[in-house]
Amino acid sequence: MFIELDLQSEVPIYKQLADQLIEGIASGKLSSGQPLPSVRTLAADLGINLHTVNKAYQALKQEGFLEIHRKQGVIVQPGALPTADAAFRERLGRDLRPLVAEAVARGMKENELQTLITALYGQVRNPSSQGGAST
Amino acid sequence: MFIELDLQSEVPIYKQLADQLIEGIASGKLSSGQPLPSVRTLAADLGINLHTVNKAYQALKQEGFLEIHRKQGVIVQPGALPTADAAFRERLGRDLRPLVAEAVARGMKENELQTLITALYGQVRNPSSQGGAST
DNA sequence: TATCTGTTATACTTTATATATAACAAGTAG
DNA sequence: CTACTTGTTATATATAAAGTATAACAGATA
Repeated sequence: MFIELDLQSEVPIYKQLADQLIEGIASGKLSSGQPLPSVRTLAADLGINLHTVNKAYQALKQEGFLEIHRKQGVIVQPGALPTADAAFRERLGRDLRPLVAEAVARGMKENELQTLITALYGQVRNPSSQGGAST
Repeated sequence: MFIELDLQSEVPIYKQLADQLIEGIASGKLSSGQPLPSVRTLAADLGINLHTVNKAYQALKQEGFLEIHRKQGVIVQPGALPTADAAFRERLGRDLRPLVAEAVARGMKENELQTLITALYGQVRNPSSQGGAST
């Protein structure tokens, strides 16, 4: 897998994992219906506990990004992905707010923020344009 | 004060407090050099422990948003506020990334995100335009 | 000399995070 | 049917973060 964990980070492991899986879906590296490693396999692969993997899987299942079946294991949502509904936008706003506030307090202009968002949006959609040419 | 805490929130109290103080600075509700309540006063006011208030104050002092003197207590940075330097932008990018990623995964268009950022930017700078007319 | 300030120290509780084992139930492949 | 792998559940433990409760200290001030 393409997962890279920083065990020294203040960000919980299960959240790092969930974040990178979502980013995989956003970028297309993980396609609809694609099977993911079993909790035991991925745990061994990453050198962490299977419960930590399971916690990330469960969170993404709860959000609708994953489906979990008995023997087939875990697969990326084969149907319609979760949408940016009102509930999500509310949560997104709550999460973004303190970040925007500090940026404002530090004198960042609105267009600087927009530029950063644009850059991140691009990085997430096309991870290949990370350090190489934009081919 | 204008602080409102949600004790049931999953967001730590000290972070809610720090966030709202920063937002106060960003909006101008807290002006340069303005004194803040003592840790004991604010703690009693909010119904929380003085150490929780102190933790928020210390974090903002560490960032450069507050100055703390012996008897005068805590005041909003009277000199130059912290800037949006490289270190901050790096941290901001790291914090924004998973939020942008999920928005992308949920099919949000880039301009929808930009619109949300614009709205938050406005709310933070002018909290009065919250539920009333844009006068 | 009191009083108020931030600060430090100690102790305790609760919750979140992460790991370690073990076992169970449901599919699937032999 | 048997064996294996799957997610799932349960129990236990360890560590850290968050929050509270008290107490005491040192500096500045009225």
